[in-house]
Amino acid sequence: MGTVSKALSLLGYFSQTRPEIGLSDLARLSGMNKATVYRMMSELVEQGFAEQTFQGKSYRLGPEVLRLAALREAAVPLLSVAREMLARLSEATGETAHMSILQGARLNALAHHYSARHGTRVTMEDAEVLSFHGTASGLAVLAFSDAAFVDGVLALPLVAHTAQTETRPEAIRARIAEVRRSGLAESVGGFEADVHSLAAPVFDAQGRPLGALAVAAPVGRMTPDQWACAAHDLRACAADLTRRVGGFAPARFTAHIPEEV
Amino acid sequence: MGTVSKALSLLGYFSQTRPEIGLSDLARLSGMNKATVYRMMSELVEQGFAEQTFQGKSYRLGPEVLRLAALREAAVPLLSVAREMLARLSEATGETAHMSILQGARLNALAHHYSARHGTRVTMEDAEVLSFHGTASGLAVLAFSDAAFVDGVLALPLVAHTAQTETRPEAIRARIAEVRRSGLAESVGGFEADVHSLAAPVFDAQGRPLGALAVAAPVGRMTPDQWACAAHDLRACAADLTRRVGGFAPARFTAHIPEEV
DNA sequence: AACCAACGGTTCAAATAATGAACCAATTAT
DNA sequence: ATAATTGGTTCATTATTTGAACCGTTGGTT
Repeated sequence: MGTVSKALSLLGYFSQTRPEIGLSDLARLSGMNKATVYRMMSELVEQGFAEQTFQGKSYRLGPEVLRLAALREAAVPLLSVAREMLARLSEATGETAHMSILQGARLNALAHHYSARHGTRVTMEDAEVLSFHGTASGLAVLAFSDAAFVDGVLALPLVAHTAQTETRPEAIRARIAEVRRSGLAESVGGFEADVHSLAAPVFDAQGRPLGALAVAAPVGRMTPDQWACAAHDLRACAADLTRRVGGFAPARFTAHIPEEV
Repeated sequence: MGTVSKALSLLGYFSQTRPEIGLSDLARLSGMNKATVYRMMSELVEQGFAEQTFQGKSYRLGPEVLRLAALREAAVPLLSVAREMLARLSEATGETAHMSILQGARLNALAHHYSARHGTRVTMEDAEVLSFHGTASGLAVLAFSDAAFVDGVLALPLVAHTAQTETRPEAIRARIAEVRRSGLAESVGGFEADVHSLAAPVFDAQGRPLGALAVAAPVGRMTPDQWACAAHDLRACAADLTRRVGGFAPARFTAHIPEEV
């Protein structure tokens, strides 16, 4: 791994639960030498990718990432298109809608939208890492990923997030096969207890899964009628989003797309 | 300059007008060797900071910047950055500093900071609604808003907060034009009697005014010297704040920004 | 008050990774 | 056909990164 990769990988240790990290912690987390981390962070600070909270205190992400994100948006307006779609989807279903994207081997929550229809709702955090086996979004992505990737994911230890989480690789493969048939993934309490989720994959310009669009409702509220309605809206929105980010669905998926949005 | 800085500086060549850049172009732009640029871009692609549009074609910014931007937003919300800046600005000027943000068609005071230098000072209330025509902040925002918005504001009845408040639409348009030239808005007793205010606009990621940063002093204390000092600090702080919330000043404004903070 | 551990930051010889001219193969323009 | 340009690769030379040990401070314990 080159120096640049090492430096950039340091930024990966920041998260919602850990927005600020001190030098020593960062050195421990990354397993790199303190002096090395110091120099790398100094360069990242210099370039605006990180900044220090108060003289000599811990590091956090810098303002430059905002500028780049705005530029990325301008070039590839995924986020803005996704937000629009999420608003539409959550208004249509009356439930929380969210979108996640595949980055390397991780599935990250990117954006979400709540509906005002009900007093209770499923809440989300952006930039949260979603598990492949425990979430509807994860299963939707796996179902249209290549076999090597699926093998890689299932070879890792599978965490049981709740009592309902399916952790047996073969059972997960069976569910993935079903997702491939239906074009829709489902998870009942697999990641958070009492949450019933439906998800559909979104594809990139190469026809590979880019991420997933999902609807999450409290278990009691997902009646058969509601299920059918959410499934339809989700399919339509996911297809539209794929189109609007310049992607296309692979042949084996195309059959599931409703004609009109 | 270290390798990491060099690699990150490559990302700086992407812009709205140039969202995609080929390898050779990037080498020319940066003045670095093609092989060097290639290796650096490969690492950036590997880390998700860049991606290639189509097999072997030009580079553009990658999806990882979106994730980092979401985290930065969560870790450092506008309010906390604004507070930091207000503290700096009021220490530097010895007067009250405040920040307001545009929410829909209203300009709301968001936060303020007093200086301990003088016994008397201008006092502020957060969440107070500021008038566009009567305050320096309002004029600063109007000056860089689109024409339709300005027309809308000036079509409404314009309240005379004090005897000094300018309420004639055409006179206000003239003042706005002046603000556009100077990059700085001024109000003497237009909202509160005996208050002399200076304000500078803060911009969002789309280059639209997000709100304004302002300094407010008792009229007698704003001598020409103090005025010049406050104007300089204000410009510098507003530019820095724009940067730190991920915004950028539109072209017609850029000339006013001081080089150093 | 003395102590200790942990912090961010710094140093410098040794080790490693970055560098760039030349070179491919494939397009694209002439 | 030909010439120029594209993205990508190679490898000996070189310059940068590396990390153990070392500061000066800070904050908590004894």
